[in-house]
Amino acid sequence: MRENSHILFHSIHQLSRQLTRYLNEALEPFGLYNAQWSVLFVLKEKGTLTQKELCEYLAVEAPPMTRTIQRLVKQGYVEQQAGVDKRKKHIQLTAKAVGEFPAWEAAVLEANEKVLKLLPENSQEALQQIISEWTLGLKGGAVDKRD
Amino acid sequence: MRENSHILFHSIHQLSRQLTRYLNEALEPFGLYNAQWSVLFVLKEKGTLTQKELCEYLAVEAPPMTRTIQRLVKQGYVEQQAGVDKRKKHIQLTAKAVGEFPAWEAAVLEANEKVLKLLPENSQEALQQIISEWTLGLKGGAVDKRD
DNA sequence: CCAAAATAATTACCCAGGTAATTATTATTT
DNA sequence: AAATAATAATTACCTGGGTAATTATTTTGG
Repeated sequence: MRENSHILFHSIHQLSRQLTRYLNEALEPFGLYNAQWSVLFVLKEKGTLTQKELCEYLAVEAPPMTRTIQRLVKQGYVEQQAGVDKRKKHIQLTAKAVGEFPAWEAAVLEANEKVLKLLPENSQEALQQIISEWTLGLKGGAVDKRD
Repeated sequence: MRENSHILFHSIHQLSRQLTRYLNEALEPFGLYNAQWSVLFVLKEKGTLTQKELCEYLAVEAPPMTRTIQRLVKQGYVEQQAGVDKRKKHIQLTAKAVGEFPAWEAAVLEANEKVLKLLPENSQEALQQIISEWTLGLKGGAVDKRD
């Protein structure tokens, strides 16, 4: 009965791709990408985190996180320190990254503003709320895979 | 002033990934993937299309579309016919694909239903409308890259 | 009519995310 | 204490999307 679900899901997918594109454009001058920015942003807020914690926070699997972190290490924006538990690697921003962070953030916020201008403020709030609730339900495992 | 834009955009990205994962799960028994399904679905509705038209309809660049179509050809679900204009390739479903389509669609709809259950009906409509308007604005090129 | 511009599709090469299998280390169990 | 199980991260390999450059064909302009 709900054939329009195709359309809704496809719309969400396209919107997500388009937003990613804008973000990458904004980050391009700094040699950064979408996935790297999300890690830098979390580290700025949370301080030191293990890779596992980063994965959980960003809801990304371990392998792509390893790759993203390795790129950030190569660029000198992130440091890895072995913990007492030698399996864990603690990740934190370098001084260089802390120094450049404000410029990155300004560029990202400016790009976000431009895109958000096309969306009335009350729509933004509604959208955020609907998506948060939905994602919460999905994460909570309310979708039964059997049956 | 809108620091929460980070959160909104990230939420959309995660939601999109999660929905893609559910769709891929539903298609897995048929050896199909997300991107393939979107092409099959459009072809079922529209009949024969050129690759260019498929790209425009799905808002995907040409190279990934080439790849997706080549996989569908290999699986015997799609045929390519050179047109009068030899640059263009006309794509259509094979009889095999038409035959199996109902099973695919049933599986996808069932999966969609499960996910949509977590979202009240009025939220679905609101979501669809907000996203459609927004995407339209983005596509319309209202985002100025200069300045 | 022929050279130049435009177009459709492809190739090559990026980034991003996923699963399965592997490795090194730590925790548990017996 | 030694064997087994669990955990964090990595490696290998897949799909999916993007840009830049290339190829083949068709249109356009001089």
